[in-house]
Amino acid sequence: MEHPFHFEVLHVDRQTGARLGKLYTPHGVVETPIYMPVGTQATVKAMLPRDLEDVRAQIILSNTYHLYLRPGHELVREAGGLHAFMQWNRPILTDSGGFQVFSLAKINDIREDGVLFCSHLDGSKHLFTPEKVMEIEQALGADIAMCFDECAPGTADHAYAVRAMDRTHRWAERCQKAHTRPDQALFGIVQGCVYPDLRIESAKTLASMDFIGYGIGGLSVGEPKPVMYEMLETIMPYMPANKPRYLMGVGSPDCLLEGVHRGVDMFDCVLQTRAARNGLALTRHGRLMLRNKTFEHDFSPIEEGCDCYTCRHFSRAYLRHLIKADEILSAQLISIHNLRFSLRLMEDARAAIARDQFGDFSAELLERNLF
RNA sequence: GGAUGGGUUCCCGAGCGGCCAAAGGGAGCAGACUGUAAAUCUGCCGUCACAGACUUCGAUGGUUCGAAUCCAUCCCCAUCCA
Repeated sequence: MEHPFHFEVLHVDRQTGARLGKLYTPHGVVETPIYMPVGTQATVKAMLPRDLEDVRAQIILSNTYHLYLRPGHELVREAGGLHAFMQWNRPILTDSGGFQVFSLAKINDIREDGVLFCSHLDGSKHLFTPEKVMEIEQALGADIAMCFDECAPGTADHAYAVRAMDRTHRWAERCQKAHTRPDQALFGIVQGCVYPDLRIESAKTLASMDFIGYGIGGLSVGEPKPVMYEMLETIMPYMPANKPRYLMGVGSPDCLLEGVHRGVDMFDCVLQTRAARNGLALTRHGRLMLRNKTFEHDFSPIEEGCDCYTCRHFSRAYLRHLIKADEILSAQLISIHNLRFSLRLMEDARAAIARDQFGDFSAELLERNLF
């Protein structure tokens, strides 16, 4: 039987390292480069599955840590898996919870075995080991599962970064061993903080383990953007060319372009939906604080020419009114726009790569420097 | 006509001799947001020539070194009694 996962690079932009590809999963094909909306708690906030289809989302993210604590992975399994539970029949990727465990939960102990932490919900103690996380992710049943990694803080010194990286590698091996679901792909995660030598070592080590795809973690955690770009450039020569590369937690429109430029295939970011809930719209002419007074009498759409439902029907003045009146519709409408904006940016990026003009495409947008 | 309680900066509402340009909300204005504890958080919010000065707490007059705070009169408002 043919392997349910297959990634093919269709074309590499002649101007840059941008790749056009296709990732085949049990729930459909994902055209890359792609931006993945984030639905941490089995819902992309303020978006119906119908809305996600409308903005042409191809794959969405969900979160192991959050779903394990609530409602519990066993319940999701009982529901028939994440796809059935949340009524999303296209690809899903679950983050392992590594990020949450290290950034949010009160950590009691990081040890070789795993991480002992306290739930942010009720303070109860839990142990995440690679094996436990694999059990959870397999119960959730996403198309792609991420390895349980140690996401070291951006301020970590070299010695700490080495320890975290080595542990992440050992955990990756254990994840691989514990992962048995054939209809689910497991991605390894490259770590190494902001240290080029570690990033290279991490990329090499994971590459040798032959994962179906690779996450690039521990970036966009406070370090300057140029550092992140440098890290990408550093590791790319060591990343398997025939495997998808996923830059975790990134990003803003400019970071998406910079990432694609350097050969990243997949991205996820909460900015689009979180910003939307706070009244911020993303456009190719910069960010729009729709709450601001300047839009009071502005009856034009968020972005002229945008094909999203919101831009086809509503004005900035109306959205400003909804925001000021605290109406939840503002969150829905702006989320629709921000997601469609980001997905369309990637659609256009793919088209530009196909024409071997991604460099020009990206440079022109970045020149505006308004993201 | 009588009794009582009130009138505070855009609104509500604390303050009841100095530490008060005046707590706290709200509204308003602006900013932040990158593997989502975020429909959240932060700042500003009397005026100006702005490390200082000036004008505010119904009105006017007074007491006091000093008043939004005490006294007098007046004007409004609310409730109750006639």
